[in-house]
Amino acid sequence: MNEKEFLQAYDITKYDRPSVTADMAVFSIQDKYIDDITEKPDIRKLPDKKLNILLIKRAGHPFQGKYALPGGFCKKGESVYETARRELHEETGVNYGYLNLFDVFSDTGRDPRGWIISNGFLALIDSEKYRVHAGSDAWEANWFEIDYTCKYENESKIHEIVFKKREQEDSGEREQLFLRGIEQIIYLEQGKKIEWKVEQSEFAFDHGEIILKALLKLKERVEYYGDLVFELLPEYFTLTELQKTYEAILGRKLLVANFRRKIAEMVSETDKMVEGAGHRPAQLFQARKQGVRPQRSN
Amino acid sequence: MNEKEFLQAYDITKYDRPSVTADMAVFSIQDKYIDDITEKPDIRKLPDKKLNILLIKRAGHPFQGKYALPGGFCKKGESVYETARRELHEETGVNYGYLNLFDVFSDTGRDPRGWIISNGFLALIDSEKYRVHAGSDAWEANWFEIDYTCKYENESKIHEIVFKKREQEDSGEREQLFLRGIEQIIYLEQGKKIEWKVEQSEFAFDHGEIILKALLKLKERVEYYGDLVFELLPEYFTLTELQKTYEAILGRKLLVANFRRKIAEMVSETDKMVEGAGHRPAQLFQARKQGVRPQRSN
DNA sequence: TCAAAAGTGTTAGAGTTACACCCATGT
DNA sequence: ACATGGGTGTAACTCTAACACTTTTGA
Repeated sequence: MNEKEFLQAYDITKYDRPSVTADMAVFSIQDKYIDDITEKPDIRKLPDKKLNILLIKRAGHPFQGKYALPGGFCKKGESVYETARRELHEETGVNYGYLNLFDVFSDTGRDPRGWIISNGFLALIDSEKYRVHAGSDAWEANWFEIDYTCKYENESKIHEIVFKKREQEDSGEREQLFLRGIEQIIYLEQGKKIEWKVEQSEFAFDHGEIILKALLKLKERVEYYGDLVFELLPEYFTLTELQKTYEAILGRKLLVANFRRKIAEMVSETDKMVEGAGHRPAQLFQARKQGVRPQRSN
Repeated sequence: MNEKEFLQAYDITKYDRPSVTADMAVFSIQDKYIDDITEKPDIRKLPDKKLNILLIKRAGHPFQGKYALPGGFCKKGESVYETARRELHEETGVNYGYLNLFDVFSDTGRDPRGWIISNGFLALIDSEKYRVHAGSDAWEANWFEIDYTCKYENESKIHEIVFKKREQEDSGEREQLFLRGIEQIIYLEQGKKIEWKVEQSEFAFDHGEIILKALLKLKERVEYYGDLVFELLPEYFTLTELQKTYEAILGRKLLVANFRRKIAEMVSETDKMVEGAGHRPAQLFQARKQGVRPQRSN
């Protein structure tokens, strides 16, 4: 039997196969939402920035009414990356920008419909380019502002996230979701492993876990690839906007002088200026295009 | 229709589904193989270490006789991680140690048998624990010594790997495989993307590409998580062995004094010593067990 | 005796952190 | 005038690369 005959006789449908999806954690940076109406809107102060994630409220079964990540099933003839790109375009109107796999979720029982493996993607978009999904009424998409904290308790790491919905229609309380993850290193007889427990009752499927892993991966990648944040900003930006974007993701304040020295070689100045702010106008910058660089030697 | 009724009516088999595999890049560290028989084996000199990868020669179709990564199909009722763990055990006899997903390969046409998605895993084992697979005659497993080089040519990064087979039975030439990958950043109208071209005629499927990505991921992770190399070493090791392991992966020499200061807090000394070497005996160390640590603050 | 590995100390320079300071603009 | 962001200089401190040097063992 030669290879051609083998392939003709090969029947892939004889074996059990899973369904495969691409689910996307779509992040954007937006000005901090002002809760307190009584707060005076100081024209001089620049707003801080906040990390946001796009979540959909499920209209159909299963997990009707629960929040989930946008995503969908892989079709024959496309790679999982192409599935993610297609779904991102369908659901946000954006068909470019950073989109990258970060993990695969395949625990048995993670989807009540059956054997379904989810490919988790990290997507970064400039929120100004985002177009609200208009077509299907299968679901409703919303941006949620992220507050992330992390603390250490006897050898464990506890991650907590509060999601606050933006653009509340009625003037009532803002809708909020909570998520908590506990990370622990377990030493086995041979080697070690990291154990996760995620409390995520307000999310569909295991999407709470996927969201937490996505957020941690985002932080890790931003620290490693400094130029990733440009994907969250428009083409032209001020250095302060860039800094506030970093601060929103890393969760801590940075010193202006040091920050500027550090990112100096990653941006190029333009002759454009911001006008009409209540203070000295800032110069606009662009991400600097550069080729593949040698690895930092240590 | 409630959720229960929905799930009862739901027929997952109505949709096209792919087959899913877990393929593993199994790395180990071994003493450098001595090609030249005439070379005098200096009892006093410690051998350098080399990174090795486990490859199998395919006995059946498709790609009969070509080299491939060990791996297999996911079965219903197991996660892709469990598949990888099971396959690793079946093919190496090792059922612990570092095993982690690094990427997913799903390009259309990557497998002539049909729609097959491969989950690429990185596995690190102590080669002394490795047991040659005895059972099935479906394939033949071999360690290949890795020589990796990387150069820059007009805005592209060119990766080249030579694989040299260990334990050649006859006394002829050592069997060798070659692999070359070209990485380039393409600037699109909106954003940018990284383009890969991989020349890998000697490997089955797209396994050449998977091997290259695995090797680069290994280097990245070793630089990021300094304690990963312990997975490649036995429980007790000398600091020189540890250093030579780093050097084999990073591809450059390190200075002894600086290296020891750097890794000092990651190891704990034991009262064991190495005996019988042709020089001053070295103290044996262990990986230090420690909890989840705070992120380095910058 | 001596080659080779084991192991430690010291110095110069690079990089980082923190803070002080001046500039430009709109209210 | 002054609050606010824009923007720069510099000292103190930490980290790292490089090299010199001593110690210990087996051949």
